[in-house]
Amino acid sequence: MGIVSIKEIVKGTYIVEQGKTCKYLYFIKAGFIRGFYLQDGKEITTWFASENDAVTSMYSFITQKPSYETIEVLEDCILYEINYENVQLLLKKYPEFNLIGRLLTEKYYIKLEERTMSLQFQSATERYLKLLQQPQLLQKASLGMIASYLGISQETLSRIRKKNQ
Amino acid sequence: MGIVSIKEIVKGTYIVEQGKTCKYLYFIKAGFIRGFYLQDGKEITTWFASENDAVTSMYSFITQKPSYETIEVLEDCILYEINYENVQLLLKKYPEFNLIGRLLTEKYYIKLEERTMSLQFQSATERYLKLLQQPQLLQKASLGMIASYLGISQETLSRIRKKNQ
DNA sequence: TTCTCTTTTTGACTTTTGTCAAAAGTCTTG
DNA sequence: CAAGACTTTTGACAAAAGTCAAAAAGAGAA
Repeated sequence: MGIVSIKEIVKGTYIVEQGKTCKYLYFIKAGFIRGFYLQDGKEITTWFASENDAVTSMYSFITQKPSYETIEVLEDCILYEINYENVQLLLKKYPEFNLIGRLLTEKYYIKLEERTMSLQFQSATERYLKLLQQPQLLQKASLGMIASYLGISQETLSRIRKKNQ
Repeated sequence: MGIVSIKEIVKGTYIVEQGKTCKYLYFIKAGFIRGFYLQDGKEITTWFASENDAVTSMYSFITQKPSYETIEVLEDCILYEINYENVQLLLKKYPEFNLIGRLLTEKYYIKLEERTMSLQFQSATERYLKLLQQPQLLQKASLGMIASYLGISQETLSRIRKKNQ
């Protein structure tokens, strides 16, 4: 049927671009994705996502205004895709769907809150050590991406990494 | 009727306490409130809220697990209060209520995202200058609260403030 | 393998922010 | 008004992280 479509997306593709409005909500069946912003010409990664995660530019999708983040496929993906209009139709026709929307947003919120606290409370080293618990991320993302995700420079991350073996 | 009640709460009251499960969702009719965590014995403020804001310990209210934040009334408040069970009843009986839940969570999310980006991208000075755009906050919260909200020490904030008049 | 091109590491130095302790300023209340 | 309790500011120094530039290491392509 026509509401959800399946897409295979190759590494390097931007599925959402800064300045354009994000029209889709995705679910990752397989692959690896990141979101980033441009700040003074530098890419600042703000999240990573993999199998079974829902992905969109939350702000842009919710408000249907231009996105300030870009979403890039870092590893070939199989994605389920549903567009904004269809989501709205579903929500209108079946109000219970708001439950899913709410739970999804709540999940996103809690994930973001964790990261915010980590940025506010912890030193770069502490943030790095915490990240070590997700080794697949360390393999799939470059040092520069991880450094910006942690809110530090690449050089600092390199030094922290050396210090901790 | 019994679902929403109105409460007057005096300055200094904790309406949610760390370690206890948050049973209520509030709407601020008047007053000023903050949320904070304890980190190594220090209070780290993570948000402020005022008139027309919805307030709860998102994580604790959503999951009905113990809160890791405390919510303190900083200025006498008039609050609308609704408890968790009634929210759930409403959601069950009227699925459209999930819409409100979803919109509320989305609003919370976007607010948090703004703050997270600010912590990740900007220097302490930039964060302070941005905060100047909310002068009522500067009057109602102490320097220590604001400093922890910005993710810097009180001394650093004092020095930044001096530099910028 | 060898030659690029990109990513990561290292060095030297600077800037930002933190920490601790003391001084100065404010506010409240007897 | 004065005493005490906070809050804010200041000084001196330390630690954390950034910047710039160059070297080293790794990854692909011919």
